[in-house]
This record gives sequence, structure tokens and C-alpha cells, in this order.
Amino acid sequence: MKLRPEFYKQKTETVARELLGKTLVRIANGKRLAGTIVETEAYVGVKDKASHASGGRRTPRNEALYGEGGHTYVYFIYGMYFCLNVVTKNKDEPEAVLIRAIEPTEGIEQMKNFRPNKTLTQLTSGPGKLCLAMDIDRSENLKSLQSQNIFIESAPALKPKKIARGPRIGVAYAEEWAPKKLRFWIKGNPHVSK
DNA sequence: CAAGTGATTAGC
DNA sequence: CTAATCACTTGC
Repeated sequence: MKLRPEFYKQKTETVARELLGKTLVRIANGKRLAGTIVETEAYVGVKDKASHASGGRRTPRNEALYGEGGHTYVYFIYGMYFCLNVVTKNKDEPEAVLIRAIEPTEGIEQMKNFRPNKTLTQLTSGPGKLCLAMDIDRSENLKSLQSQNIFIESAPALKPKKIARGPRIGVAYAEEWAPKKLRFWIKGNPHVSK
């Protein structure tokens, strides 16, 4: 079952934590690719100096953040990679959750075609990697998560003991927001990014 | 550990 | 218009 739009309107940290263990599904070339979400990060709006919407910044790129929760925000970074976020909360509340890593469960052979010569744990253990493996690019930006080609399926909640949290990756520039524990992952899962 | 890579953005 | 930056990955 697809997660309902209301799920994404909750507090961003709650969405980030509860997305762990859920199933990210992507239909590429008619094939179903899926994986369990094992690592996320929360970006909590205009006050968050690590967020693309920091200080109320609004540009063509981050327009998706200002839309309704339950949509995708895909952006291009470092000249080579895409990152997939799910927008949270309501219109004009620019918050989102970055999907950092998944554990592949379906369509693994297809994913290996998109990422040749990679082992199972290298396939989707990072935000840029999982976008390559699932054939996600700019054209998946601003899509509803109720749509057919990209969505998230519900799953039983994880035991709190299985969840770890710590500082986000790659946000050293964000001053007092850099050390905040807004990154969540499943303890001991081998597909979490290094 | 450092470089690659080019869209995106802020600042003239 | 131009230069600096960047929510990453890979190979040395």
C-alpha cells in the first residue's frame, strides 16, 4: 500500500525516522525496482542553514520544496549525480527528507545494468548511487508520490532499538546546524552509506 | 586522500 | 556576465 499524502505532512524529523524500513518503488522501462529505505536525513526549512531553502531562499531549482508534502524533489549535484528527496509538510513550508540509502529487494539485475561491476552493497548505498541504480534523474522532479512510476509503500514500524541517529553528511558549512542529529539509519545495516 | 564534473547561484 | 560553490563518488 502506498503511503498516504497525510504521512508526508507530519513533522519532518518524524517522516525521516518513520521512512526507515519502508519500501521505495520505481518503475523503470516497465520493470519494478524496489528497496527498503535504510538511511535518511531531515532538512527542516528556512531556519536550517544546511537546507536549500535556508533563509527563505527560493530559486528555480528548489521550487519543489515550496509545494505540498508528498512530492519528489530531485536535484543535480557535483556535475554528475542526482539526489532524491521527499517533500514534507504543507505548501510554503520548504522542508524535505533526503533518501540516502536503500537495501535492494526487487529488480536487482536491472539495477546492476544501471551500475555495472558493482557488488550488492555498492549498488544503492548512497544518495547518488541509488538514483543511478533506479534510473532517477531530473525528469522525476516534482512528481507526486501517489503516481505510478515512483512511490513509497508502507511497512510495519521498526523497533526503536533498530534506529540510530547522528549528524548529517556533507554539511560542514552549516555552522550550528552541522552537528544536529538529523540523520537516521537502521543500525548495522550493510547498505547504509559509509 | 584528492580530483572530477557542470548546473546552479550569488555577486558584480 | 563571471566565478565560486556543491545534501557525492571513485580511484589513487
